Amino acid sequence: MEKYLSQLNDAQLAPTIQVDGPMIIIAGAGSGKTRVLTYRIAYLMSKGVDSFNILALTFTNKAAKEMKGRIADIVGDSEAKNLWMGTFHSVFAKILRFEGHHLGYPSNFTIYDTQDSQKLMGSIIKEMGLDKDIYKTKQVYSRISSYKNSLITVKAYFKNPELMEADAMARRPRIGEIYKEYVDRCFKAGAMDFDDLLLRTNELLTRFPNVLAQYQNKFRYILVDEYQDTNHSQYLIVRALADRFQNICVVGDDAQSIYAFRGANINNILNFQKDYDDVKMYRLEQNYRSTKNIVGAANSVIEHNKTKLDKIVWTANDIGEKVIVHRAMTDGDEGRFVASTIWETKMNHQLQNSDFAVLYRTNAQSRAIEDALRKRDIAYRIYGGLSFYQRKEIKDVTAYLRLILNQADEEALKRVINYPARGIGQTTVDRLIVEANASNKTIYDVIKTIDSISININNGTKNKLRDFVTLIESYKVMNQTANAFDLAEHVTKTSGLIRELGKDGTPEGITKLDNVQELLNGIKDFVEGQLELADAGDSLAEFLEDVALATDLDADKGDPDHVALMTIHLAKGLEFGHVFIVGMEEDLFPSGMSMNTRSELEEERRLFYVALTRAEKQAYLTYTLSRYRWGKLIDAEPSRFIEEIDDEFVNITTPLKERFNPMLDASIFGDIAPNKVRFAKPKTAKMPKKKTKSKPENFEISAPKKMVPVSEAESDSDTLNTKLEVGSKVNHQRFGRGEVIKLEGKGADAKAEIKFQKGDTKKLLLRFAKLQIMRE
DNA sequence: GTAACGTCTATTTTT
DNA sequence: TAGACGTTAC
Repeated sequence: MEKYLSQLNDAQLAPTIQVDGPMIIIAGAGSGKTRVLTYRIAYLMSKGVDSFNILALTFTNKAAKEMKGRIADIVGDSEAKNLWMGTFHSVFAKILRFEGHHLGYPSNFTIYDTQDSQKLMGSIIKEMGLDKDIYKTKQVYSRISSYKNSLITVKAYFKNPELMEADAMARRPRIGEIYKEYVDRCFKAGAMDFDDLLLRTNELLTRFPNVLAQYQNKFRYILVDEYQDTNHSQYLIVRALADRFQNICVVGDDAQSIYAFRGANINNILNFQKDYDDVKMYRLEQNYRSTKNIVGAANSVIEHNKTKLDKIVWTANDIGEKVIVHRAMTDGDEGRFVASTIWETKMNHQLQNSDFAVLYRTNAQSRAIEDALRKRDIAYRIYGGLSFYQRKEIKDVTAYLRLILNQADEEALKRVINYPARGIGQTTVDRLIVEANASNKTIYDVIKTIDSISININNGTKNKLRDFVTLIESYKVMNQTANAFDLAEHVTKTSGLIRELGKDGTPEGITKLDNVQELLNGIKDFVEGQLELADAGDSLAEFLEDVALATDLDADKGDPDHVALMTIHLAKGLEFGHVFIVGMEEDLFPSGMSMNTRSELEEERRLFYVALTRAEKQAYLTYTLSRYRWGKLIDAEPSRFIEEIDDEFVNITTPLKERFNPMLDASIFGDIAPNKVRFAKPKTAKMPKKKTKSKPENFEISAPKKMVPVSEAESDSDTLNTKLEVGSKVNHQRFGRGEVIKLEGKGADAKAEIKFQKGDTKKLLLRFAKLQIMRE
């Protein structure tokens, strides 16, 4: 242990070796908090604390896994295994499996993911005959989710006139009824959604003091990572559990609180000292990750926030390169800049793809980056987005498995009852639901007893329903003896699912088939992994729980040497040598939906802070003058956040003249010179002139001139000084070859209607369309 | 009941 | 632009 403690600086050592009492560690970005947390847990154990008595809560599965691995390296595998370490959701799901019966839940309850929850809400809204344009599923979902995270139950809701009034004012007076029906239906389905895992835990600990006492006694030492991102529900759970021994250690950074939209309450960390007596506060302020320039830039940004704890992050690292700000014409250009810069930097400095990351505000931005990287043959991987387990074909398989374990699972049943098609249509399902609601039975039970009730379903369909039940029952029998892998394989084959996917010969169809195979492999791995565990329980149930709470971040497969593409949210906690933050534009970052209030804007700013502090050596900020959004090209202006960085830390480069691809000559633009057209629109953010001259000798990486993407440089020569007229044959980057059939507009508004060989005719704004004129 | 087609609309972040 | 959803024809 001494060996490990000697690796810590004084600030890190103090919290590591404080064994008892409440404590808060404010950990700046890159200050080694994971090390403190892992060493502290190891230290506790070395001081005689039983590993069974330690609970460590993290924000992601990945963080938990990593931490557990690092602790295992110190104290050994067998001891580390006894630790309770995981996300709030996974830890309390586990506890609810044991204790849920107090609340009337079966131990095999299903976990509804967001998709399931929203589908159920959608059908409730429909069943109630409400206008789906007023009661938008997503909005209703987030409203109800936020109630749950604030511990406002259905009962509490109806006791609170203010809430009801607020919903009525928002033209949605019946939210309460939807809420009630949704909760009832989940309960009847033996299902908990994500929020229930926390809400029901709270209910359990409040209503059953002996259960609370039992877990208080068990978890004598509690550690919470990323405390700034806990919501009210999580806060109460932690408080309840820590109440008896008060050995609670929370770690976080208020400057990195970026989940308020999901109910995270930054006050949890700001007010921690008021919650317990004698709180010891520690600060980790030395950054080991980034250069002075990056730390300085990040600090100067976060200075603009009013709500924050005092903290001075500093670093002893090299000064490094300044943050480079690059302007691109369009999102396509932006992508090419990223790709060519990665390519050149790799060459010049012998780096790997994995030294680079591209971070963006919204998932939709990944496409342009992907295209550019693909053109340059740079391996990349997209993190997040639609996770593997949320894909349709995967959810279809897991829905069968869920139904085998829990026939009450309404969403699983609705998913598979007619997939693959077996002649049980929507009308029949609707009638079954009506009957189920009326007789307070599950849909599955209604089908099972279809002969003994009067229901408007014809005999042919009744037979099909009987067959379906027989199928599921046969799977249930198999599940009693077979392992999860054999069962899953059997299900995919005999349900017709594989056959259905096989029919489709398209590349997408083949991918789907591959995905199902990958899922089966995953189950196999899981089952084999479990065989090694002495106390392995029901492998199918445990696999499904993993799946329900899994994210793509967890499995890192494929070629490890890839450029990482992800949202900034996902990047929290990660680090990369060179980081591109793209789409630094008003309305995009900060998001147009999050700049109405100070607190929203401050959260966006913290998000930018998180993004910047991911970089170790070099950060690039890019913005465009126009970008495709909603399928349209729209004007953009630089993000205010760029200006907020102190001048001394940034280098604002302006793209070289050649990059502006004049495309077409003055005849199209009227008498305005092409370059002027580009700059015609005044930009509100003023970029100090002095910074525009770049200082090549200061660049470790290549000067901008070298960054002109090859493809563009080539196309320029073809398009320069060429007149475009009706009948001209042109080539468009994305649409391919075509012929101009009409010209209209002048100057910046000049448009051309082009009939493309692929068949469609499009009207393009010449200012932006990258047209190449073909010489006959 | 099914499948193909057409229309509409949303794009903020996710355990 | 693309996915979700509804409508229409079989």
